[in-house]
Amino acid sequence: MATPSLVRNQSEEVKALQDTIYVIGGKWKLPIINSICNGNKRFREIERSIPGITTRMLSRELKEMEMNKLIKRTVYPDSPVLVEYESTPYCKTFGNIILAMIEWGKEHKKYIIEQPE
Amino acid sequence: MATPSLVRNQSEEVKALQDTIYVIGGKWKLPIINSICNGNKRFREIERSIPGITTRMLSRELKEMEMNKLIKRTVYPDSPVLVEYESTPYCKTFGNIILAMIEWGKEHKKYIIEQPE
DNA sequence: GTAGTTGGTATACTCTGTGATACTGATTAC
DNA sequence: GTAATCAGTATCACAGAGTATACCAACTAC
Repeated sequence: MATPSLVRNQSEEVKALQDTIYVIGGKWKLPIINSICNGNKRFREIERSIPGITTRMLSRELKEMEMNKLIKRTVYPDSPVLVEYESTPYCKTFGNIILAMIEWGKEHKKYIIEQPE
Repeated sequence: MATPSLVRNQSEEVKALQDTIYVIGGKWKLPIINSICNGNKRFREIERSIPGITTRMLSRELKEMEMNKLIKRTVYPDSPVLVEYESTPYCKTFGNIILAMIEWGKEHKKYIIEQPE
């Protein structure tokens, strides 16, 4: 018998952790959030603001992020159809995580560089 | 001219963020940290504690995490060579991030499920 | 002897994420 | 007419992440 009482529900925690990573992971999610929070709303506008991203990737990521309710997509079906993206209040709920990760990333860089060994 | 003053050094922040994601990203890093923090020290021990992982993946991830100073690998060259892994104090510096991410992941699950729309 | 454990490596494979490029239909501008 | 912009989609290709399986050398147990 493994000692189940010591293990807590770690597997559940790891899952939650992996969910979070999945939601903001990959190469483009963060730059996209960044761009939208910077005021860019239109597809091409966002695209132009992120050097190196392709329409394909942007399209896919936006869809996924919409499914995860991180952004809202609004279509104005007027004469020339207009599409706007905005970050949701929900997107801002992990603002603290993002800040913490930024800090950690910066410290990590220092840490790795300063200890060549 | 784009409005540079509004942009802060977002690109730097995004990079730091991506560094962090890189360090703990992928399928196995978190489960491994979890396992080691749970008291597992030996290679096969860790391997057995993480269902589905292969020796190859575990080996690779451990190496990478050692390079990133998240874990320490100690070899005791006695009669049967003994190898032990432990998490470093440094590894614990993102304990808060991990906790925040666990919380966020749990909330996110609820949020997505509760709003079928 | 055989079988098992330890800490891995080697080889071959699949599968996913990402990239490159072209294209569409609607609209506007010239 | 041509060209450009909008919001994407389609198709192909490739590298890297991950999987499967076998194997190694040293040691222990029987």
